[in-house]
Amino acid sequence: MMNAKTSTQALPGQRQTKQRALVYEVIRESKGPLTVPEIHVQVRQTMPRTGIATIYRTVKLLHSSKWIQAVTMPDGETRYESADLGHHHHFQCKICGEVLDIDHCPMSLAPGAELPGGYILHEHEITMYGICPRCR
Amino acid sequence: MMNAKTSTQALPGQRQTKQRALVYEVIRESKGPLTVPEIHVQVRQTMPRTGIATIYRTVKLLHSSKWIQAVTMPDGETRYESADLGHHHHFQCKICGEVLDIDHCPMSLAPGAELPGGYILHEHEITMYGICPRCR
DNA sequence: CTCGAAAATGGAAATATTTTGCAAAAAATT
DNA sequence: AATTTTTTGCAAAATATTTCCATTTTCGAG
Repeated sequence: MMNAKTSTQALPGQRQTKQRALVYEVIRESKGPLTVPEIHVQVRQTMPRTGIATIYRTVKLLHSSKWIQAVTMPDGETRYESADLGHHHHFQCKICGEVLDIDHCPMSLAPGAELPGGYILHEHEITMYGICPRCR
Repeated sequence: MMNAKTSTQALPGQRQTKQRALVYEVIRESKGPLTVPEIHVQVRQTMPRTGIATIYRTVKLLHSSKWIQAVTMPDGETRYESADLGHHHHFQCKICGEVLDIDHCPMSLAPGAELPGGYILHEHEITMYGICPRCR
């Protein structure tokens, strides 16, 4: 199944480059949101001369063009993931630090619910912490 | 009404200093969570020679001693607020941007639960977004 | 297909933020 | 008040991100 943003489509910006296509591909194929250094490591496995500045520039471009979205972790770390994912949450392993997507939503309140004090709920984000199978 | 962490009580760490007492007082008396530079500005109004390193060190000490807690804003900014609250979550108004504590926990999974993939849940943090009564 | 203009890249330098080293000052102990 | 130990202020170092610029790459015109 193809949608409007497969890697064969034009990337945002003036020129289509191998670095931009690869940055977007790495983010798309990740099991969870990635930091800029993590993207850099993966991109260099294919294009070893890629500089960190290119990752920063490309991530900013993809983000401002809505191809990817930023996820700020509660510890302040910024991670990026594809913008066309469905509703999901994040789990971070307290030992290895890896972050991955959790499709199951453990939220007991529905959108539109009224919280004590008269607050109307629209969206929510949940970050879970624990131990991944590899670290057990 | 006095609780265990009024400014007359001992502060965490080895020595009780004027700088530490003042940092904690500034955070306690703020109407909202503060950044390190904001705390620095306020502390220097009383103790002008206070260095930014002392604010970073003191905030880290107060935080690791659980006297204050960190709140990461959606843009990645880290702010600190007094921490004499129990388990709670955060609600941010999408119109005015105000962030406030929500005592009700809408989490349907208990600590120790196993998520699909073999991940063991320990803690969680929930940020809710919606509209506050004032903005309706 | 080749050329040339414009944009992107890599690497380094510049910025910005947070942490650390250390001599002097302050706090607790005697 | 003297001694010991911790903390502070300042500067330097470590980190993280952005900008600069010469070279390389993209891509459209011919």
